[in-house]
Amino acid sequence: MKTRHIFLNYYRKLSQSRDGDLVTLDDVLDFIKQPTGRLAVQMLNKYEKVSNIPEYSVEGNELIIINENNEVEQVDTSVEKYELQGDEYSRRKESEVGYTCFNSFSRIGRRKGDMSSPTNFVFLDIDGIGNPHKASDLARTTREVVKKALLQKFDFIYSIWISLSGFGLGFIVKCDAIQSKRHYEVVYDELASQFDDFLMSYGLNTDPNAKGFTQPTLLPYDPSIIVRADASLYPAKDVLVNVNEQKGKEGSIDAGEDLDYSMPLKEQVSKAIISQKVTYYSIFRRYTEYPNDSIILARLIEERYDINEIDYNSYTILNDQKSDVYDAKEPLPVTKRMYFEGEVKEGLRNNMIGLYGMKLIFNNPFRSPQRLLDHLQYVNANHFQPPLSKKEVYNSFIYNYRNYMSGDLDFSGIIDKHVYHLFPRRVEDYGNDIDARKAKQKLASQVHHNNKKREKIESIKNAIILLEDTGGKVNQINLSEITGITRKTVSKYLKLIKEEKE
DNA sequence: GATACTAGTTTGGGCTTAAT
DNA sequence: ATTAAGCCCAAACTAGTATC
Repeated sequence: MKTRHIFLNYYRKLSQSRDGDLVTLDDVLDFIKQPTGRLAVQMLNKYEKVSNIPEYSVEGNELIIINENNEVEQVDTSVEKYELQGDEYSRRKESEVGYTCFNSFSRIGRRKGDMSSPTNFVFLDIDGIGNPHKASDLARTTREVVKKALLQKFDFIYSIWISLSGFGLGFIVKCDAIQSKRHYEVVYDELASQFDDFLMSYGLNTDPNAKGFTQPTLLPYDPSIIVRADASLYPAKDVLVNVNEQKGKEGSIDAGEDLDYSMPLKEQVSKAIISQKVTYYSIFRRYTEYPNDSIILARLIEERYDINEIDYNSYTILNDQKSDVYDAKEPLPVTKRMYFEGEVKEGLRNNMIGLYGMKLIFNNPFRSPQRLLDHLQYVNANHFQPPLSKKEVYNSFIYNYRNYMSGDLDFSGIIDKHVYHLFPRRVEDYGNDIDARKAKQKLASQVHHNNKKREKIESIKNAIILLEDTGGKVNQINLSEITGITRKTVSKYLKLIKEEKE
């Protein structure tokens, strides 16, 4: 599993696991001890790494670079037109957090609107430049220089930002005519070779791993992101002349059709920011003494922790694990899938305790390790016949926990994921019973929408608290604006919330 | 001015098959 | 093995109007 995938998973967990004792401020801060958290902190400028920096000097607006052939190159860096533009930028700036990019990766199945958005842009990535903000002046200047040089040379670059890894630049090329994955890949190759030729003089190159159409799942926080609303279109049509395309797909975009490149991106970004703000707010409003207004997770972590100080191997669990007497504690409210029934007999106990521990760790990143261990001990004491010693359970758990937190052990691939099937999956299991299939879809739809409903009610409740705390007026309009939910829906749920209170 | 109601339209998740 | 496209549904949305 790639780091960005883990990030997404954790990120979701953060917003999901907000019940009961799950998330405290300390838990959130513990978050950054984990690989995911380190990634987040990288986004917050806590890392330093410098590599592949060519020799260069700056004189006024002139940049002088000595490339690998020892040739001297001059670049004019006085480019006013790279100034930030547009309301999209201001929205991003306001958000102060990274946000997820709409994209098929984190989703299952088709989503209306997916088709037009990602295929209009090609996402590329340059790696190995150095630390985004806090690096040496050399790395920082080099990054800025590369950024400007790229913008100057390629007017079809739509946006540039500091990449997710933190050591490079990510950027978007605005294209025409791309209408399929195949198209995307062909255009990507062509663009990558152009960029690579250009980047060679800096000792840099594009990251071939970014070719996957599903890669740009996260756009990291970057206060200096550049969005060029007036970027030109890359004439992908020319590259695609001889590409055979799959035929007969209804709904695909005709090559050459005039597309609105800006709206889907803008709308999605705007939505994501709103929901994230509410989520972050509710976490801190509920679980910390931190006051109202928009406290940003990133900021808080930055203030409270220095990532470089953490020794991953010293992570200890303090409770006494030596006694074999189990002091009864409430088990965690685990999901059905994690719920333990029956007995585990000798021969399977050790495997089971290891696997179950891994699942616990993986699925509960925001619970304290102590709490997870308690639960594991509970399962051992109640379902293992005969129970393993507490010490054994502890050893197994702490080994996995430490190694996972330090990033040395990635067991995400071997544990099973949460996949629920409400009904038989295969269509032949239904035979000709169309009604049964319809019933299945109906129920799936209901389940889904009930979940959405819960989310929305939750977000309205949080918005109410926010308004109360900030002295704003609690009415449907304000609630609608904060949550991004329409007034109509706010109205509907407000009723339910009031009834619930009575 | 804020809220509620109505009817028609759009959206998005879960599931499938098709394509590569 | 992975991902796009197609279909189902109920919920969410839009816009217009009525009522408190």
